[in-house]
Amino acid sequence: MCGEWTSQRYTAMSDTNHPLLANLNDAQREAVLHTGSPLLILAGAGSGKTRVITTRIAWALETLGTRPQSVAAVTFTNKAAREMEERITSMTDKALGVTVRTFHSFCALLLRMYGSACGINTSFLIYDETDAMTLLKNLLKQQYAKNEIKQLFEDIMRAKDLCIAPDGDVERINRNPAFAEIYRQYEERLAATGNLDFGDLIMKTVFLLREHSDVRAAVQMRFSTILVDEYQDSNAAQFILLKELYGPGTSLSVVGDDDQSIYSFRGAEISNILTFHESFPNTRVIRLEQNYRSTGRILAAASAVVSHNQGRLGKTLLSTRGEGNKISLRFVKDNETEALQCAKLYDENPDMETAIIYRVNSQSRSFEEVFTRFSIPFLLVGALRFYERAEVKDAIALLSLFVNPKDEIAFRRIINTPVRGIGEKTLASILEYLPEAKGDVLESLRLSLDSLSKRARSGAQVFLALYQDLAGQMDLTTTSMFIHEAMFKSGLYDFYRGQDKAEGTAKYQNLEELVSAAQAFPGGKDALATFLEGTTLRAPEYEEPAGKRVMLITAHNTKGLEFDRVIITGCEDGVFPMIRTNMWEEPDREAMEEERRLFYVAMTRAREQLILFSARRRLLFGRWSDSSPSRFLAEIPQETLDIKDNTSKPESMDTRFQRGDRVFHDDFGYGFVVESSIKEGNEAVKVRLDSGRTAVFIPEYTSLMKVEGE
DNA sequence: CAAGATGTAATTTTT
DNA sequence: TTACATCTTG
Repeated sequence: MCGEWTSQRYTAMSDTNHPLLANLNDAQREAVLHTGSPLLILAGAGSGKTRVITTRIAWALETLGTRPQSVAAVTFTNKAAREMEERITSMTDKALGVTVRTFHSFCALLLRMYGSACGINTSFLIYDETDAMTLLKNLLKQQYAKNEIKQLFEDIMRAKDLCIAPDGDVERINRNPAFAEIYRQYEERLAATGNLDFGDLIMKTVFLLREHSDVRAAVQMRFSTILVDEYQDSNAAQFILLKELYGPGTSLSVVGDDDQSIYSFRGAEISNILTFHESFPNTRVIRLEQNYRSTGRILAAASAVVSHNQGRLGKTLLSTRGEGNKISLRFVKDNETEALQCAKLYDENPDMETAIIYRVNSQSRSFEEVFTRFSIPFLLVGALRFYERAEVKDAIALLSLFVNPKDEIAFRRIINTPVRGIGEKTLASILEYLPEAKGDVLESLRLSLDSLSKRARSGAQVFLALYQDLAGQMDLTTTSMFIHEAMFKSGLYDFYRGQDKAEGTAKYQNLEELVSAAQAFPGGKDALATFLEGTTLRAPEYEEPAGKRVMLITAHNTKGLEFDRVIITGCEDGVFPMIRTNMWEEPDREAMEEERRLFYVAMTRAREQLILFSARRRLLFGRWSDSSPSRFLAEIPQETLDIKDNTSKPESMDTRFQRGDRVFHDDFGYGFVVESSIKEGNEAVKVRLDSGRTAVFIPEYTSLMKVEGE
């Protein structure tokens, strides 16, 4: 499968002494210098792919006379975009004006520039998945059950990933004849709000370029140098987009690694990279197989695992770094022990840069708990995203109405938060005036006033007054001040401050954080719109782990990152690989291969040390469930492993609790330990509670905690 | 209409 | 276990 793509001989090069080319290996240099035809860089993990792509841009700007305005570098994640921009800027002072964006935000840019040609309201806001789902729910909740709606929603999203409009080949996705109609209605409703969903950003851009040759020509002229990072994660729509962007004078280069394709659930198609050379004739393929990141053992283990996949080009990564230590594989009895051992690893070597990687966000909990208990500094990456928190979404909904008064979803969300006596019934009767109000929700509210009950009417009037008041201020102040005023006058500040202490404060602080997030924005409607686009399309930046914070992160989120020490947790079948619980479905080879690639990504993040944890049982939904070791563990060559099994030997004599210990139990409160012994492999602690009662606890199953010096 | 009570479903992964 | 949805009561 890989024979046709053997590395081509590298021919005479221009000035290899140029500082930009210094320290590049032959293949990297070749990739930087290639011109004239599409370029596919197949870059293995840790092979310096970002370095190559950024150097390529810097080289073009410095020596080929490429104008920065003509360069578009497209990535998949904000993190990657941010990093790329930084690196280009540090390489050349000619970088000002280069466009570095995610696919989605690049398309948003194009649609705002040229969208009016195809009737798109160019001051659209972007609905995230929740908003879009709400829209569909409102449309279907009478006729469909919740999980049916969910399925239909996924199908609509998938249609957009495939760039299929309602009048297109929708049978490919859902053969139910009702589907096309539902999809059409959804699009109609969405269009009525004047907003776009994630999928639209790509799909509508494709349609724009496809149907308006003048726009296409202008865009091709404008962005004549296009680079795509993480190309293996592109979906069908993004591939079609590239084809549309690719004109006679376009310099197109893409970088990717088929072994690191981990987004097929979002429509990513590995075939995009596997067949790139067929789609873009005369493609030059360059392979980067020299790994500069990981030790030999880590690389050998990761390569061995991923070699079990069938659908891949195949490559050999060469280590430049010597063997290194063996990979440590530790079996532990449960997820809490796993977390405790991670804490211990930290204590042994607190200065080593460390990431704790897990498959699903919910796994982070035990680490958060244990690390907090032991005062270990950690950074939790992307668990519940800032802009998806309820209070922040409320705030954003309110603000959205000032940019787009047709935003029905935002209106529904904020009209009765804080409570204004407008419930579901009232809301429905207000929205009946929507057609008459030409979609403007505030106008519709105004028109409905006379028909409302007294209580609802006064609430509505308060809201209208608030809106007018704030709208009058919009151009007079900065975005940040405007948001502050809006939070204050709408009562959102008080509403969230008033809630029960701890959580209320956190929510209030999040609102304040939103205010400071807008700091750099001047003021007025356009600035607010730009700020709001950022809230859906851009994750807020977290400070880099200043110093020695352990990073808690999902495997997906680690893409493009590297750490001295990597700890992969939950190496159990069902967890990693994650296996869908549908017993009746046949085991899905492709899904399993994607899990394996994800595991490969996680493994190859490690520079020095790789540690794998596999727990015998794990607390899921508040129930203990037994698990068996991940099948991927068996694919790692034995000679690279150092296995510690702490589960078979009884943790015998050393009981955690001793007579006289002060303890606390979640349900029963404080008490003193009377005695502690091992019974049937578990520690049994007899406690005399302060209430006077005596009870025996198995700390294994209950939350008995030692309380220090009281 | 709001607040409290009760019931139930849920865990992939991200723009 | 928790979060969220739906039902019940004031």
